Amino acid sequence: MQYHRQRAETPQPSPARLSEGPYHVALHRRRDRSQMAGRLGRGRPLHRAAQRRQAQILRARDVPLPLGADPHGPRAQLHDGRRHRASQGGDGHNVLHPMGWDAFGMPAENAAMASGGHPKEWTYNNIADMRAQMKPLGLSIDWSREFATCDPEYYGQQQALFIDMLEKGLVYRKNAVVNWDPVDMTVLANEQVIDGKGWRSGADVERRELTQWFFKISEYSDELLSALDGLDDWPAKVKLMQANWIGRSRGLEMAFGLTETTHGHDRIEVYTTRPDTLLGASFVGISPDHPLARALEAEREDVAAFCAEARRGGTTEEALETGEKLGFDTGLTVRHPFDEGRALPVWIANFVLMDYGTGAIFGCPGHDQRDLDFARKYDLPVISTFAPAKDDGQALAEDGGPAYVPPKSEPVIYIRGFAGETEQSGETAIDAAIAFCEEHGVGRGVTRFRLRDWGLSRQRYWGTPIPIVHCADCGAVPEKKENLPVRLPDDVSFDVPGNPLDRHPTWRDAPCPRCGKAARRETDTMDTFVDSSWYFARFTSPRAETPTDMAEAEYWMNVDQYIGGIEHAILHLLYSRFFARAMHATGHLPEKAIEPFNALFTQGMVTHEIYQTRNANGRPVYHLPESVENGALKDSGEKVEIIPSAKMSKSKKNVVDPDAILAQYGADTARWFVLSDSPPERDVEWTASGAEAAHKHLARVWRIADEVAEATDGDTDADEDLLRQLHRTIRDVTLGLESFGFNAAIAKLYAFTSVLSKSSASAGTRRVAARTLAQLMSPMTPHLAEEIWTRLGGEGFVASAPWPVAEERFLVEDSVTLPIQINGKRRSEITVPKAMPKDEIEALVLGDEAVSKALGGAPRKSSSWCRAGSSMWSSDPSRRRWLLGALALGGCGFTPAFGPGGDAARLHGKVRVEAPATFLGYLLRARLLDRLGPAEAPRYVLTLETSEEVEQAAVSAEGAVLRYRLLGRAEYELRPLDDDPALARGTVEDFAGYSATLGTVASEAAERDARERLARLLTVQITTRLLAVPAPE
RNA sequence: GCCGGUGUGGCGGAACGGUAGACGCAGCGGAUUCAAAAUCCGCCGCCCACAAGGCGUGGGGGUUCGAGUCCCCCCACCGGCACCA
Repeated sequence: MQYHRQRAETPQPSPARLSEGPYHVALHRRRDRSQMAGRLGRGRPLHRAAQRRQAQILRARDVPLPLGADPHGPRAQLHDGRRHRASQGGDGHNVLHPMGWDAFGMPAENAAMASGGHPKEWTYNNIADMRAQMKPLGLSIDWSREFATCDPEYYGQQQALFIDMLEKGLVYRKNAVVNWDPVDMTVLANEQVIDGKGWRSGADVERRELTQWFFKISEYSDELLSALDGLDDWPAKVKLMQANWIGRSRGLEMAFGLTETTHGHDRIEVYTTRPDTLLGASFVGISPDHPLARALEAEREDVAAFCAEARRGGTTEEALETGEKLGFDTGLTVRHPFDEGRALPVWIANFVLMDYGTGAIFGCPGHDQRDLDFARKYDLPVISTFAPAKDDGQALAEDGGPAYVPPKSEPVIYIRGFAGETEQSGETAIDAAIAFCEEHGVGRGVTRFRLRDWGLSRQRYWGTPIPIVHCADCGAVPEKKENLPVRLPDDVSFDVPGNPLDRHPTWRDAPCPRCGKAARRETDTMDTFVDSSWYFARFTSPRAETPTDMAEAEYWMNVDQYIGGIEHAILHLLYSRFFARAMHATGHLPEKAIEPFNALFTQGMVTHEIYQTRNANGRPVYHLPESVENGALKDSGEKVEIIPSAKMSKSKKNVVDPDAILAQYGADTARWFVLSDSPPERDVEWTASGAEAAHKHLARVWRIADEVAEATDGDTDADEDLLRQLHRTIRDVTLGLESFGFNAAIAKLYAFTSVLSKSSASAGTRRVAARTLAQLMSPMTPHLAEEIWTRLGGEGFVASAPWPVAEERFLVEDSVTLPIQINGKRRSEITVPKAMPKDEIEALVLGDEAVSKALGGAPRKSSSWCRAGSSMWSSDPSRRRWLLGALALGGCGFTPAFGPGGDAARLHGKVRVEAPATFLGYLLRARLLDRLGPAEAPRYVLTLETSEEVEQAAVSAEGAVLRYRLLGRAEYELRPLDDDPALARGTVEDFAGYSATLGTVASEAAERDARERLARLLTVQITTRLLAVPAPE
């Protein structure tokens, strides 16, 4: 190891200690954000403050899959340790840092199918490997709580949970569609469907219905949505994604009556979020799995043929949205509720899914692009119900244009409205339409959620068996708890497709738990998301005989800091939030834990560039990084193609092997590099040169520390300077670590290392500095920090020493550097004593050569300068301050006409503004008041009249982007309050441009933006003119 | 297609709305060395260069005294889209 060679030059502790280290700390400390400020501000150590023993679990998600199955594992490890220490560092708290393995799932089955082994063996082998790789990383994990989700002790408790949830009514059965491979006769996961075909058989995948188990997560839709508000330490983007996913909407539930009763159906139920477009309905679409379609299918061959065709393809939303839209006219018709004469055809459509809503929709081609495409394809009528409030020259859908889908807040003109005003926004129209429909007995307004219930059944072996026995007499009966766990049989094979549990000779046989008669076990297993939805709770009492021990859960929950990839933003995190609530409802978690994760951080991944060659058939062959050198294969010398890094995957051989990293560089270097190179929420590209640089730097730090340890003299005059830099570094690094800004914090450490190496300060001061440096590095490089700490006489472990505190007296500056900006560009800078009066500074600035050059002899307006000065000088003295040159230039910049001391001070605060109640009028008034100040004692009144129009200015070459011009005009009149003759009156005009794309909905916002700009332009004109008015007195 | 995000030198990336490119890598120059490794010092956005200057944060517009940062439109890429986890 290179580490050894370099360090051998000076007497040092043994290399083994450096890489493995005695470092393990069970008791972590914590400081919280609120105390940060106090510590920095008053130089008071905060550790005393945290006396209360506070329970917390760190390290939660990314119970990594066995290595090879989940490429995120290594990164998660490298990250977590440092992160926890980084966010702790304080003192006095118990920290639980457990480790577990999310071990069920398809990768194990796939490996078994590929290699003929058994998933269990494969999984436990990988766990052993990964554990071995992880232990040297210095992560201070509590291994006594380790478990894998495929341990019967774990999944047995999960089965108990399932039974409790069933009894609480949170589990039920219903039909749902799955991807069906008709050749392999097996259910496929979405990822096994490639371009609509099965991954093994290549056969066209079909959608097929099966009876499956569901968790009633939708019962918590409202709760899961509204509780997002309380998650202050979650990223806003994750909360937004969850909110959109839950998707609360208000709409109308109604039925179209069939003109003739068919197969017992006299109506078709639909739900719509746009009941205001009801008169634009031109057809009714039902799912191929709709009961009516099913009934028709049974007796009509043409229907059956179409339904078979329509069921082709995957079940994902993406496949449905982007796939070809197919329809079949059943010949049936329904009556329009508000137009008895009109009969709408009933079509079976492949994009209507039975799982969503009622499995039926009404099509409104005028205002939905998908419906429009469908209508044009099958020559169905297109009826528009509303048109833009302002004619933009764009044809309506019924005249051959695109579907018109404005934002719901935009006012439009209803040409086929039936409730509310002619001109109104979609929002108000929807409310009016719902009210109207309810009044006339057509349906009712309901609030719905997009969130669907969670189908947990999987027709696979390697998962938690669903603890249900199907009895001919008693139906589906939960297994008795004393019979748990329902164990997976070991004697299974994967040589044929399908679920091994299904074809196991004896496993299915079980007595009915209720009546004792011979019955059959459920052969579906649980979604592995179930496993990962409650393991954090299990960590609080991993060996308990019940899912959790309430006292332990009460003690440890909640998870303070949860770390996971952004790819878990919706499903995993939402399911966990649901499970926490379900576990509370079933008595397995305290109420405080229904939001289990107090703070969430989304991290990136470690990536590596991919090395690829091509074989004789031109198919890519991938190579491991260690077999490549200088852009060519080490053994054959063949050139490799380098593909920029992508998500690590075993198949592309760009996986970074933690073993290799550790062997070559050691844990400290690996962690230092991963943290220093990019912000933690982003992916890290693993590069050998980057790791090398990290390694060199750590060696340098050691060298410096060693020199410092030996040093006996130095210049005490330089102490002050070094201490300044040190305390500045303490402040910056501490703040950086607090806010997950690791890479920036590490940059500061680099800088300080350089300062220290050049410092001529006294030996004692340098020792303190080096020791503190080590301490600041300790979250990233625990081993090295511990070595240096000990060598430089630190007491105990660096990990248990109080975190350093930046002392205010070393942070204050005597002088300050002021960049000088003229017209927004930096032209020069001066450094002045902090206490220098502004007049002197001004003189200095004006005397500056670069400044006078930039000013080019332009006359300076003293009033402007004054304003600039006063506004700047009142700001926080410790902050960098600016001289604003722009205001000083005659002819450019703006004149602060109505500011205090300005020419028009006579009007300031004395003008009442009266504007019409138009949007533009409102904006103008607000702008004018901004400039004139609120009229506390009005002496004048400014009356405005406004008008505006939109003009189409240009069309882009492709005709896709339209450019508009918003023309505005304002008439103003200023008169004294008690006097008739006007002091000033006139008209100002201007315009503001904006562009919008055809068929998109963004035009409203663009126009609003333009109107604001217009108001500003008009305001400037008006104020300029008012300025010219001679003083009335 | 829908939802969310990202876009800054050759590269990874810094920048409370205030000196764009901190820090690192690569590159270039120098010191040390018989030489090399290691180490140390310096330079390092682009254009024009003697300098002065000009241009620059995916593209187009806007707000602002001042925009990488805020607003609008567009483009590209990444994540998610309910059976990968």
